[in-house]
Amino acid sequence: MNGRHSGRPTLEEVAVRAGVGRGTVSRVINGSPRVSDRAKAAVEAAIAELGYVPNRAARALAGNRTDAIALVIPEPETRLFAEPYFSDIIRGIGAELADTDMQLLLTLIRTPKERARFGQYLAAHRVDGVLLVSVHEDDPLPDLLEQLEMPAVLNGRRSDLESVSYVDADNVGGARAAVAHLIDRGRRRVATITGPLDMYVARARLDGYRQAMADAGLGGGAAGGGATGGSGAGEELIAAGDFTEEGGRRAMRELLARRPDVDGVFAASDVMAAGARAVLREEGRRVPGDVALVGFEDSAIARHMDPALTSVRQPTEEMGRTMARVLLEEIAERAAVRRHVVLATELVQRESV
Amino acid sequence: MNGRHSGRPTLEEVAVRAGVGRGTVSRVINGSPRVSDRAKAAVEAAIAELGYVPNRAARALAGNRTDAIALVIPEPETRLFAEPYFSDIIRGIGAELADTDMQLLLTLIRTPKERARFGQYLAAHRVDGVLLVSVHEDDPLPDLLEQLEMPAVLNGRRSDLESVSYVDADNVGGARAAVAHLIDRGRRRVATITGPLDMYVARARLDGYRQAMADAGLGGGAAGGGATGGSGAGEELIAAGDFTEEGGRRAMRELLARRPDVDGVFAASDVMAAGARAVLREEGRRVPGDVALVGFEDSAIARHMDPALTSVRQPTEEMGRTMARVLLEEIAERAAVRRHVVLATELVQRESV
DNA sequence: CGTGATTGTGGGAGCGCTCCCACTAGGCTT
DNA sequence: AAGCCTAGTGGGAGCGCTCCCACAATCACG
Repeated sequence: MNGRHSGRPTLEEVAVRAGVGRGTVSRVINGSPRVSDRAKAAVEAAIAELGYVPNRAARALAGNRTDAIALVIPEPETRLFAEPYFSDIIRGIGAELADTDMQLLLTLIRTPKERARFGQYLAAHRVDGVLLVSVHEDDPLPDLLEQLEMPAVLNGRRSDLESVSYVDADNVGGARAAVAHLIDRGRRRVATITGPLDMYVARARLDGYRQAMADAGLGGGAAGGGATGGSGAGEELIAAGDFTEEGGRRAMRELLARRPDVDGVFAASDVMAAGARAVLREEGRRVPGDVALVGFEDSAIARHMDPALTSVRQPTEEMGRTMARVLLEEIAERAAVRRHVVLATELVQRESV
Repeated sequence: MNGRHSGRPTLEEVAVRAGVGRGTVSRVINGSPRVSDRAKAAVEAAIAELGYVPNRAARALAGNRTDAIALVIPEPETRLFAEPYFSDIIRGIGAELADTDMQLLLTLIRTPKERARFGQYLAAHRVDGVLLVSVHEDDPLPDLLEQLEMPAVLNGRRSDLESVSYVDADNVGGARAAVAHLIDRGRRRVATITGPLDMYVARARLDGYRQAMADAGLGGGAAGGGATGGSGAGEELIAAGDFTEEGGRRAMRELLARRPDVDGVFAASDVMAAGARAVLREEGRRVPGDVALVGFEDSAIARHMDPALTSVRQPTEEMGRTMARVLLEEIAERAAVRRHVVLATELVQRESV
C-alpha cells in the first residue's frame, strides 16, 4: 500500500484493464468520436467494473479549466433573498446543471476585501464562468468580468445599455399589467411607490406604471420605453420608496398627504406594499374598498397579507434555469457572444384589488 | 506565447524571483515554521510583485485534498428554505469560511439518481467535508458519510441518538418557553399543532410543550426528556400538522372541534400558525382575545401576520457559523471526534399572545 | 500498384503543486 | 576536537489527467 494512494482507480488502471492506451480511455470519457466501437465498449466495461470516477483536480490541472461556475451574491442583498426568489433561482440553476458535471460554487461578497479576493479568484481562472445576482448600477464586477473575458450572466441588468449577458424579468410589462388591472377595476387616481431609482429594476417598474397610465389617458406619465424623464402632471402620484417596509410606509403617508383621494396603489415590491397596507390601516382606509393595492414579486408576504395581495409574479425558477443555460452556452463556444433574455411576468390576482 | 500557458505566475517563477528553491516558497505559502525570516520576506515580496495566486487544481492534485466543502440540500426541502432560515444559515457559513480559502459547493439533491451521483462524488473524495441541511429520520446520507469517514456536520439531527456531528437549536427549550409564556398570560387550555412526528424536530417541540404543561400542572403531558410516549389526558389538545399552511388549517379545525374552549395554541412552525390563524378568523375567534397564538421560527410571515405573531427565534446565522466551524475542526484533526452542539432559542414577543 | 488521405491508436510531455529525501551550516554537547 | 543534533534549504519524484505527435492500418483514387 502506497499510503498516499487513495485507492481510487485511475485512468491508467482503466486503460490496462480495457487493454487499450491512456489516450483511448481519455477519448471515451470525453466523448470523442474518434474511437472504434470495440475500444469504446471495452473501456466502458472497465470503467463500470472498476467504478472509475475521473479525478477532477487532475482534469482541471491538465485541461486548464475547472468545471465549476460561481454564483456570486453581494452580501447586502442577501436579506432580499430570504424570499422564495432566491431559492427559486437556485433551484432553477441546480436543475439546469444537474445533467452537467459542473459544480456550483457559492460566493458571498460582504466586504471590499472579499471583493478584491474574488477579483484574484477570477484572475486566477478558478471558475469557468460566473452567475451574478442582484447587480447594482455602479457595480464594477460585471466590467471586471468582461475585461477578463470571463463568461458571465447577470440576473437583471444595470441599465438598458447592459453589455454583459443577462436574464431579466419583464419588469416594464409586469408593472404595466398591474396598473392596467387597477384601472380596469375602475380606479382612477392610481399612485405608485417606486423602488430606489438608482436601480434599473425600479426605473423599469416605474416606466411600466407610466405607460399604463398614459395608455388609459390618466396622469401625465410619459409613455414609451425611454428613460425616466417625464415630469408632467401626475408626478404627485409617484412616491419614492426603497424596497423596504419602512420605505413603503413613508411613501404611503406622503401619497396620502398629497392626494387624499388616491384610490389605487401599485407598489414596486411586496414588502413596500406591506408597509403601505399598514399605513392605510392606521388611517382607516379599507383595502381594497377604499384603496386597491398591487405589489410586485409574488412573495410569501403577498399570500399572507390581509387581504391577500395581488402581485406580479416573475418566472423565478425559469430565470435560474435560463441563466445557467446561457452561461453554459457561453462557456462552450469560446467566442464572446452576449445574450440578453427577458422573460414574461404574470399578474397573480388575489383580494387586494 | 505558449498558448496554453495562462500567463499566471507559478510557484516556480516566484522561487526564481525570490532567489530560493520551490520547496521554500511552498513552505512559506503553507505557513511552515521551518523557514528563515530572510527567506520568508524574500518570498513574500516576490509573491506581491508577481501577484502570485496558487493554482488550486495543482494543489488539490498534489496534496490529495480539495479545499472545498459541500453544502447539501435535499430538494424537497428547498421550499422551506425560502424563509430567512436558509439565507441566514448560508450567511453564517459564508462568514465562517471567509477567512479560510475553503470553497463552498452547493449541491441540490432532487432525485435518487442525483443522490447516487453524490455518493460517487463523496467516494471520489472530491470535497473535504459535508454540511447537511434538513436531514430526515430515514436519511441514509449521514450513515454513508460516516462509513466513508468523511467529515460531516448536520443541521439538526435525526434522533436523540444521532452519532454524526450536528448543530441544532434548542427545540425543546424553545417550545417549553413558548408554552410557558402562554400559561403565564393566563391561558389554561393550551393546545399544540405539531409537525410531522417522524421528524425529530417536531417531536422535540412537542416534548417542550408537554414539559411546560406538566410544569404548570396542566394537561397530561409527560415531562422529562424521553421520547414521545405519554398518552394521558390532554392528548386531545395535541393535533398533528405537517409544517404546511394547509396542515395548520386542518389541525386547527380539529382542535376547535375537540375542544371548543381552547384559549391558547402553540404551533410548531409559523407557517402552520398562519394556517391556524386563518381558521380562527373564519370561526370568528379573535387573536389574541379569544385564542392566543405562538409560532416557531420567527420567519417573515410572523412579522407580517395580523396580529404580528409571537414566535420562537432560532439563532440561525450562528448555527451556520457553528456548523462551518465544527466542520473545519473535524477536517483539521483527522481523528473522528463527533461534536454535538445545541444552541439556545429565544421567544420573540409580538401581539398574538 | 503506388500515392495520399483518413481513421484509430499508444504514449511522451507536460499542467503546478506537495512531499520528502538529501544535504549544508551552525550550535551544542562531552 | 570530534561527534551529533537541529534549523534551513534545494530539488527530484510524483499526483492523474489532457494534449498532441507519431505511427499503423485501412481506404480511395488515378
